[in-house]
Amino acid sequence: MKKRVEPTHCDTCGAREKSVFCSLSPDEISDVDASKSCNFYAKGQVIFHEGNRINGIYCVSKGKIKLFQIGNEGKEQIIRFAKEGDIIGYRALLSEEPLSASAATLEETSLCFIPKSQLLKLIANNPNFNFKMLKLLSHELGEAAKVITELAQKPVRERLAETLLILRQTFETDENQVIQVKLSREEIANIVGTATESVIRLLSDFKKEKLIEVEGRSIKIVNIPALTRVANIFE
Amino acid sequence: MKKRVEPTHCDTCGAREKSVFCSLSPDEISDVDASKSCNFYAKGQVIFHEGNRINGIYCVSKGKIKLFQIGNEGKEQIIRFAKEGDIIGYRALLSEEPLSASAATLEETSLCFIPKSQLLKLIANNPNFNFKMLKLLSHELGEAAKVITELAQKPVRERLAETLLILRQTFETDENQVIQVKLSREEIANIVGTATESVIRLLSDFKKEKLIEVEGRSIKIVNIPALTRVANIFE
DNA sequence: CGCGCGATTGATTCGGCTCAATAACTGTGG
DNA sequence: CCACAGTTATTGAGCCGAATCAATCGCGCG
Repeated sequence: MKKRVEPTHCDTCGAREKSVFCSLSPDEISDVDASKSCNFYAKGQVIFHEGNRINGIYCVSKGKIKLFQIGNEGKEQIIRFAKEGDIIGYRALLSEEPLSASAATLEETSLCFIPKSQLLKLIANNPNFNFKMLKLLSHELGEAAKVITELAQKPVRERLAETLLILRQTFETDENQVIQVKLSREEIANIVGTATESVIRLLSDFKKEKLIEVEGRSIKIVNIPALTRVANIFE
Repeated sequence: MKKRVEPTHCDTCGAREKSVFCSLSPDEISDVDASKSCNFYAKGQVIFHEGNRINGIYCVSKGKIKLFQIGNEGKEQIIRFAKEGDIIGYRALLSEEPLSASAATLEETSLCFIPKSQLLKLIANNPNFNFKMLKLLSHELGEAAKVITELAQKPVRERLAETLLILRQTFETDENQVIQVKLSREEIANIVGTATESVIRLLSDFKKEKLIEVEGRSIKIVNIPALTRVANIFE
């Protein structure tokens, strides 16, 4: 399933410009290049498991990933997504704690593994990169706080509406306005924090209300302002 | 209400050894000392407001603080607490975003304000301090993820039980095992993400079940293992 | 062509919220 | 030091959002 591939070179990697690595010097780039290893993952493969230790980070060169925790009834909670240019595993690495979440691919994905020593070297020697990491972490922390408040206070209907808008923003749309990620109803439920059936019913409501169009796992938002109103977003 | 006080010197501040500043050099300490300003806050005062910009961080030299967001029905959601030795405001500062939460004192509190320039200097010049910040942020991020999963999946009874255990761990107990923080029923509800009445009913249940003892705002956990079981915690 | 998983729909249940009324408590000023 | 006003806590009743349970459907694939 997982197989080593011809390593994509960072300097030709289309994902780099969007990543925390965008401002590395040529020397640093080739240093990273030399230390990393790249692998291909099929759809649905687990990259790492919650609770384990990790000794580096993964950079997504192509593909999409979900990060999730398993609650004690065995139910999955999706915490965040990663796509081209994003890194995963840095939280556990930097906190020196076990992984707080598992990661699995949502489609065919290419990942580069960058060892801890390499990351620490960049942090220590490149203030700009270091600051990018601080910024990334603190941004994520702010996002997490927002999610906490919404989970605690908003009804499912509003949360689902917002989730759709966030998915659209995160993964963008193709020429037909279809959100570029394919999730099962259950996975959507596991983002929103609700039951699969509730997602199904509400999606069908949104459809009736002409807010979205759905075809299998393809979702298109046809009335963004109205859906935003349903989501009850002000900020 | 807020009045400038004789600045506590960092090198005699009892809170320092527990803080991210614990390993600064004497020179760095006196540098921080020179740049900071200290203030006293009465109980219930707001330190900063969600949405504003901040130009430094606050270090708690004495007292207790709640950080919270206001949801769009005007309901408060408590995101975290800060006590002696903790810093607040660093998330917004480092992400260069507006404050994601407001902060208010839970009791009489002394705070030192450390300007942004000073913090950035420490980050740039003291790798050890820098690493402490990275570690702090990534630890917080892990905690936030845990909260998300629990909010999404656990019933109120379990969340309240866990909240009590966390409060005990965070604020410790006095010689009578009473948790050292005084919160209103409403504030507890705003941590758990539930209605005030639900907290009242469940606290009274826990009392009947001999898990806790309650007297006004004083809470004592009398059976930690049993309450832990109620909280349904495994990890 | 049938198996099996994911999606859908309906019926029912229930946790937890809201609303309302009362009680206890806190601080304040006379 | 007490009475009053304004919170905060408590308790009860009723309702509703959303979960669960059950059955069926649809399809992708071997």
